[in-house]
Amino acid sequence: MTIDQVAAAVGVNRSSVSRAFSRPEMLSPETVARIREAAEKLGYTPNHSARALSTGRHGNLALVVPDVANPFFPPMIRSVQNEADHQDYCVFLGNSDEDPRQEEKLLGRFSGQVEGIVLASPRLSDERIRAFAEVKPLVLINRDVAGIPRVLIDSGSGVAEAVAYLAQQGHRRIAYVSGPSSSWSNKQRRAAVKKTAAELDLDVITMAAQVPSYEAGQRAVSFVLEGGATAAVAFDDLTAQGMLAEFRERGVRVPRDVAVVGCDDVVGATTYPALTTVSNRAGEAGQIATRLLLDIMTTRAVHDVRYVLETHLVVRETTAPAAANRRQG
Amino acid sequence: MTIDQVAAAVGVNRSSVSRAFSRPEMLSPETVARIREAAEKLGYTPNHSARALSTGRHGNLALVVPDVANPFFPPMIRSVQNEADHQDYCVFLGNSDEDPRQEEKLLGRFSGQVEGIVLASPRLSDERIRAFAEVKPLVLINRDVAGIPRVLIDSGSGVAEAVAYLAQQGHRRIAYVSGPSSSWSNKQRRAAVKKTAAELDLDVITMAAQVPSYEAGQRAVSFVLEGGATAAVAFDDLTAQGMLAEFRERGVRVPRDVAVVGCDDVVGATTYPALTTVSNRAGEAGQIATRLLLDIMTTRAVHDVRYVLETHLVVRETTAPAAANRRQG
DNA sequence: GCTTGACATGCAACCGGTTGCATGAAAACG
DNA sequence: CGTTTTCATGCAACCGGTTGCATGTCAAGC
Repeated sequence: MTIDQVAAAVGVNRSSVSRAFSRPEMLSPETVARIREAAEKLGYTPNHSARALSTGRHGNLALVVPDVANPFFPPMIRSVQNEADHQDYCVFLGNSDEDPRQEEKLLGRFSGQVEGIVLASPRLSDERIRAFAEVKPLVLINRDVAGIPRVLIDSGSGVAEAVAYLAQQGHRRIAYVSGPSSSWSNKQRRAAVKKTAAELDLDVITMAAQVPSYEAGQRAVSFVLEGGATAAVAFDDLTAQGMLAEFRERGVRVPRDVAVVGCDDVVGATTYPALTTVSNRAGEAGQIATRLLLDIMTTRAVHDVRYVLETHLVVRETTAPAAANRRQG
Repeated sequence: MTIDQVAAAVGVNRSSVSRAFSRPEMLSPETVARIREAAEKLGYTPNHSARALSTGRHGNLALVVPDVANPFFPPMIRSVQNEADHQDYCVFLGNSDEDPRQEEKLLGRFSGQVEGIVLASPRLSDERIRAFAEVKPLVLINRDVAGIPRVLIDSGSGVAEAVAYLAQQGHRRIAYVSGPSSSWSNKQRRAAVKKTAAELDLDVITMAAQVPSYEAGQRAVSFVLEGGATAAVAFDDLTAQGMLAEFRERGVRVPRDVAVVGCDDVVGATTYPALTTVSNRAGEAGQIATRLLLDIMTTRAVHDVRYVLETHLVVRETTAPAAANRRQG
């Protein structure tokens, strides 16, 4: 069902049918009604490709993430979708599998049929990112490239709060259980732990970098106990969850014997005890990035935005005063 | 950079440039090389819309799910993407928010620019689904509509195993905490509970349908306790997790006082106590559905496929013999 | 040596919309 | 009542590819 068939049915020119949908104010209300009615009856839908071809507008966005299945991203995906939906945009989702080449491939495939791109935690080099940003409006999440609009989640601020909170509760020696050494977030978090601890005159022991997982958390427990720490800050919630399980396994009570803090707040209050952690704000980041993108797309003006989302400590039940520990000794 | 500019640069007709990419065997190898070289140098990329307009092929698929953030779906999304990627397709992702109208809207938006659709756990009516399936190749996941290719995760088999296991452990009265009434999975699970219970001569109480969530699980606890059930089967893991928390809150011990079984195995062994649940196979379902779709798209033949993936009970620590309950009475 | 065929390339229509400009009729103006 | 303005609609070019058919060339076949 094409525009010409509708035009023929109504007895008007194709341009009138086109305008009945895209510029109804140009036509008499009566004609608009007649055309729309006929279109409705005939089941006419404007052809997306034809429209995109002549207008250059596709009505699509692309979102590329390293790993859909990582619980950090789904809330972000959701809010990007939601925001795009409000403006009638469709969203392509790409999963780069943490691989820069796959990321490049996806961006190439998408760029021909989208107005803008949200690129989350990219693995690509700065140069390549810049190259894509020159061709299409592009907003970064969790990557700091000067000149390209970016939304950064500063987990350091929340981790610093966590350390300060632990200090205030009387903990003098805390452990940081690292994530992957190549991770920007890990660097950020570890630095925040060390800096805050130094300021507050606390001892810090740091466990070697590892791929974050439930099992990694379990393995970290020995390190914490043997290191004599009374509190542990884990790279992420999954690691913290593994630690919780292993502490329980060994009869070490949390938070009475040892305090545990996670990071990213992806498990909510669903652990037992409910995990004290650092908020993630991934959903907000997605929302802000998308709004930024839509704004750039409409105004065509690229401002050098660097939007930083601070994170905060979310106190639940895996932290308690260190004083309690002394009872056991 | 258009095809004409490349043609002019090389001194050939636009059709030769077109063929250099889509039908190189029609041209002399030398011409193909010359054209490709020039195109490369000029940075020419075929215009996606123009190609789609004249060929009717977009190279896109759509995947619509009720809730991206529901941990059941990310593995499925991931495998659909992966499978699509192998055949150079881009994937639109839609989030229906469990709302049939939103689902309809998304399908309408997508259908103009995709070759096929994977529709997971749709909330739409059979008629609407059929209507869309008539227009575009469409494969369903977790919805059983005759005549439309579908991949079904038979959680019924696993749930039946669960009920049999509970019966074997001495439970005589069990509760089923429902999911959304429009959900095919919910119907299936509830039916499996009722059927197996009837066969084994158990009592069943069923809690009214609801949107599955942690909070819904918390609210379900009163129903279970007041209903006098000694075991509960929840619609999904998230609901079960909420129940676990609320039971703990009320001083009801799991599994000693009451047994809890989840469904979908999305939280693994990370709850406390580790949740007994039913395996999900969502990733496999996504992969199979996408292969089926791609197959239909290429062969243009719609076979009435009904692919069933059986599930199984995964016993962990939230189930125990009912005999333990008597001690408290 | 002339015909036939194979093969490489060009021509032009087509996909289905959008849009600047032209046209014609009715309304407003003097 | 004639002229100008306004407004609704039509015309035709254009977006950038694809593709059936026509054309021209050169080699093989008789």
